[in-house]
Amino acid sequence: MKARKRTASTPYSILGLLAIEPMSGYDIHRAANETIGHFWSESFGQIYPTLARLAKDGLVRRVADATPARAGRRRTTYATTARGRAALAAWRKRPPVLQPPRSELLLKVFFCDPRRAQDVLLHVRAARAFEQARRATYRVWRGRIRREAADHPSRDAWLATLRYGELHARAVIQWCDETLRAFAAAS
Amino acid sequence: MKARKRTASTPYSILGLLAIEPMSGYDIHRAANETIGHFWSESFGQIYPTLARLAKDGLVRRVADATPARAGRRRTTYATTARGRAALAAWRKRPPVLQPPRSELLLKVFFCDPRRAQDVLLHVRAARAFEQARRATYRVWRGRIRREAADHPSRDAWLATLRYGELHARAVIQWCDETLRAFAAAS
DNA sequence: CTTCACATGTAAAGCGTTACATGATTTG
DNA sequence: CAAATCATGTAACGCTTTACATGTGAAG
Repeated sequence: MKARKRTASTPYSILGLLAIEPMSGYDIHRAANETIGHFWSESFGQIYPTLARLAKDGLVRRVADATPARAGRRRTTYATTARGRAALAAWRKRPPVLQPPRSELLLKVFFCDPRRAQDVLLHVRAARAFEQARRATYRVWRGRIRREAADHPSRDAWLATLRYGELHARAVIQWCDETLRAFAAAS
Repeated sequence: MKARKRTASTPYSILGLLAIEPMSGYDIHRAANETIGHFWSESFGQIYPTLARLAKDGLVRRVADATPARAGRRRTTYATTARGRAALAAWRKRPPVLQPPRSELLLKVFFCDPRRAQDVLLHVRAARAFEQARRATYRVWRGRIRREAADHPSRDAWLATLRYGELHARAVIQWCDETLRAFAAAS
C-alpha cells in the first residue's frame, strides 16, 4: 500500500491537446510539434500506448472522425470525457515537477580545454543559429495565433508560452554572443 | 554489426569532473551539484556503476586519497588516465545532442483554463521565487570562482556557464512578471 | 547513545526513444 | 509502379531515478 510514483505528464499532455480538439494519435504528434514543440515532445511510442490506457480508464473515448483520413489507413479519433477533463484540472493544480536540467552544450563548455576552445565554440555558433531559426518560427506561430485563435479563451495562455520561447531564445543568443566574444578576446 | 547508440553523456560528465581534480563518487555527486548543477545532474545510481565501467575500460584509475575520509566508510578516489582525457577531448568535438526540452510548468500554462487561471499562476509565482533564489546562488558561485580559480585556465569557461544561468534566470523572471501582469489584467 | 554526515553500492521500476512491422492511398 | 504521406502499433533497448542495503566515525 505504498504511494505510487505518478510523475508522468505524458497522459496529461495528450489529455490537454484532446481537450482543445478531438484528434487521432497521428494528429497529437503533429499538434505537439507545432504548438508545444519548444517545451514539450511526445513520440509515437508513447502516444499510442497512452491513448489505449486512457481509453481503458475512461478518460478519453473514441469518436467519429470529423476530418476523415485523407490518405492511408483508417484513423481513430479520440476526445476527452468529463472524467478526463476533471483529471486534467486536478493535474493542473498540482505543482509542476521541475525536471533536472540537462544541457550537453553547457557541459562541453564547462569542460572546454582553453587551448582547444575552437572545438567548443563551433557548437556555440551552431546553438546560436538554431535559436535564431526558432525565432523565425515563433513569428510564424504568433501570426497564426492572432489570426486563427483571436477569440479563443486560451489565446493568452498560448501567447504566454510563445513569449517564453522568445525570451529564452533571446537569452541564449545573447549568451552565445558574449561567450564567442569572450573567447575571441582570449585567443 | 550495427552502429550502437552511444548517446550517454554521463561518463563524460564524470570524466570531465575527474579531469579537474581526482575525486570519489561521493565527491563527484557534490561537485556536480555545486558547479554544474544548474545545467546537469547525476545520481549515485549512475555515478558508481559508471565509475566501475570507466575503470574497467581504463579511462579512470584508482588513486591514493589526497583528502582521506574525515568520517565514515573508506573512500575510493579516482583520477583520469591519458586514455580518459583523450576520450573526453573526442567527445567535446562531437556536436552536442540537444535533448527535447520538457517544462511541466509551460505545459500547465498552455493547458490553463482561463476561468481557473489562479491555479496555474500559483506555479508561475513559485517558479519566479525559485529563479530569484538561484540568482543569489550564482552570486556566491561567481565570488568563489573569482577568489579560488583566479588563475585557473578553465576560469573563463566556468564563468561562461555561470553567465548562462544568470541570463536564463533573468529571462524566466521577466517572463513570470509579464505573464502575471497579463493574467492580472485579464481577470 | 542516538543522530548526522560520510560513503558505496545494487535492484527495481519508470520513462522515453528508436527501430521495426504493417498497410492503404495519393501523387508523380 | 515507385515514392511519399498518412496512420497505427509493438518490441527492444537505454537512460535515469528511487528505494533499499550496508556500514563507519564524529558530534552532541
